[in-house]
Amino acid sequence: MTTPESSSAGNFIREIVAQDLKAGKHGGRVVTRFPPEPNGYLHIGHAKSICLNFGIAQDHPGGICHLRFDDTNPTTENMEYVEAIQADVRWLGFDWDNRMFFASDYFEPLYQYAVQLIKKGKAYVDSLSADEIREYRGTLIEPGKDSPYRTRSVEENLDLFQRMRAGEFEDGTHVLRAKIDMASPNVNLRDPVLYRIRHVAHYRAGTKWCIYPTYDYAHPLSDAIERITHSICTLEFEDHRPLYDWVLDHVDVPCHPQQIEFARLNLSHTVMSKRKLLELVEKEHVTGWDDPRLPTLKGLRRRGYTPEAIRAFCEHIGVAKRDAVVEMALLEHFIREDLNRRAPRVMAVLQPLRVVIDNYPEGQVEQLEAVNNPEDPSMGTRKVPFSRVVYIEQEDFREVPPKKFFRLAPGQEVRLRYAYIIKCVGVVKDERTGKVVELHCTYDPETRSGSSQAGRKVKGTLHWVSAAHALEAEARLYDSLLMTDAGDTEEGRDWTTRLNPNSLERVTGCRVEPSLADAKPGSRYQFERQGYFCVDPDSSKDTLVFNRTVPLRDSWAKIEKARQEQ
RNA sequence: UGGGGGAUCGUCUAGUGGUAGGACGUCAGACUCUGGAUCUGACUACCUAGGUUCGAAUCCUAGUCCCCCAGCCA
Repeated sequence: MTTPESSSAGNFIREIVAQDLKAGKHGGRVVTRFPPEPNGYLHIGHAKSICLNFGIAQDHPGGICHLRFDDTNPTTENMEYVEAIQADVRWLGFDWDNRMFFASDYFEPLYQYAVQLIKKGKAYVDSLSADEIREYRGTLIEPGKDSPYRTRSVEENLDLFQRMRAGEFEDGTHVLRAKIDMASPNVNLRDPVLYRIRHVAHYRAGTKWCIYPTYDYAHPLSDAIERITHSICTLEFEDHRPLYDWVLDHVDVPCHPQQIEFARLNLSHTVMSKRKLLELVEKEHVTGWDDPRLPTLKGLRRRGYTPEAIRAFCEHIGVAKRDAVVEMALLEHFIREDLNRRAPRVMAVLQPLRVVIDNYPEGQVEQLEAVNNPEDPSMGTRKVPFSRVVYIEQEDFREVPPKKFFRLAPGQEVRLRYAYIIKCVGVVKDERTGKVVELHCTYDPETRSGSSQAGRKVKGTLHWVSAAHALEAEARLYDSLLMTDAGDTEEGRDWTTRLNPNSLERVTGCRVEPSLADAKPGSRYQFERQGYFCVDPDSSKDTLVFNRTVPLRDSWAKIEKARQEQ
């Protein structure tokens, strides 16, 4: 039945769906929907919802999931977002087939339902100002009071509402409200606004309308029109459920979908709210919506995340009703797991230190065989050139090596990956700064990889590139966006003070092996011993640009850190 | 002092009256031509106090703490 992979996928919502199905509640149908508002880009929190909604549909034979744009507010929405959202959902790996809908396509039936409500005496045109409506609403602990317009006749309401539609009134002069209960302890039931006047063009409906329905009114009806069975949303809509049900109970709709709420995703060390993401972009704390530091789908994609990793993450975090902050380390685990299996290995030196192998013949070049992925032999091997001068990583040499430093130091031996064992016999320093600028080593010709003496043990193996053959590259190393783990909702002090000033480190002058010459934007590699990297769209033939998706786990770094903290 | 929700390892999550389990993480070790991967072991939890019961994370009572709601946003 359930594979080990999917056994963790059970959750209370899937249980409800399964039980409803068993009870024949919706005639055996399972229809969910993902209902973004096209006023921003999707982030990994949306991915959780997408995986849930599309996932539930996929779980059941005949189950379907709609993509519906909740575009009832013409002042913030546009076509660019519609297209970007579609691209992101597709990239994530989900297909809505021909089931793409727009709330704006329902404006006419929505209007007719409103007329129904008015005729039943369940809605009225209010002519209070926005401020007055707020005052009349009361507070959380005091009941509201009825608007003086609440008792208008059905005829007058019908007339006024029709004239609202016809454009006879200015913005803000009238609204259509549900007639429920101004004294309800649930403020959402204190005669909520159903329609407001906005003399602005809608990006799809054009100037056909100057009244627009609110979310609370449009959403349940859109669900009903599409015959959604399970309308899954986040916790903050829990208080709205009585209103959702009220709307459907008072008009003549074909069905009554069930609203179910779950806790939205929070991720440590980053922000997820539209407001904060927008602020980061607008104040240029990041370069754009696809900045690889952002948890947007565009950002994660550019960073090198795979859809598979994001989906696996979404399956494993679970779905529940309690507020939670998932550690970024968990997301990183899933991208490492995915890329470990799939990413070809390659050698790249981020901060080069020149090494001259004194006893290696000048002008000689050997093509050494390197494994593309030890996890997957079918990925084959490649040749890497080796010559007398190579670069190694600056941090792989210490003039005074600390305990357990299994790398290069004066008099010490290490293996160069896929090549020879070398020994450090000389250190050249800059006279003024004292900085180590070059190493002299000797190599043992008997120790070439695969040869008879190759089995000789040394404690460390270093990655390297041949100086004469290396390509130049830039590496963009990312760290978490926020320094603390204070979550996404902290009040008071300006949250941007928690931004990590070192969230991006650009390293230029990197040297990478020549096999990377034709690396295409978007392709992912493991730079051995360092991390997973992805070719950035900024990359060109002249300068390769790599984004570090995530570093490899680094037990040496841990040892050093622990030592420092002592 | 209104209404609606929620509290289980550091984190996320299972459990639905019968041995509190998994994953991430952390620590220790094995292995390794990536200090990666892999493998082994260890680690730590039922918000509190009562009650019901042979037996309670689960049921009852009373507390405590946290989240959401007063847009003509969604």
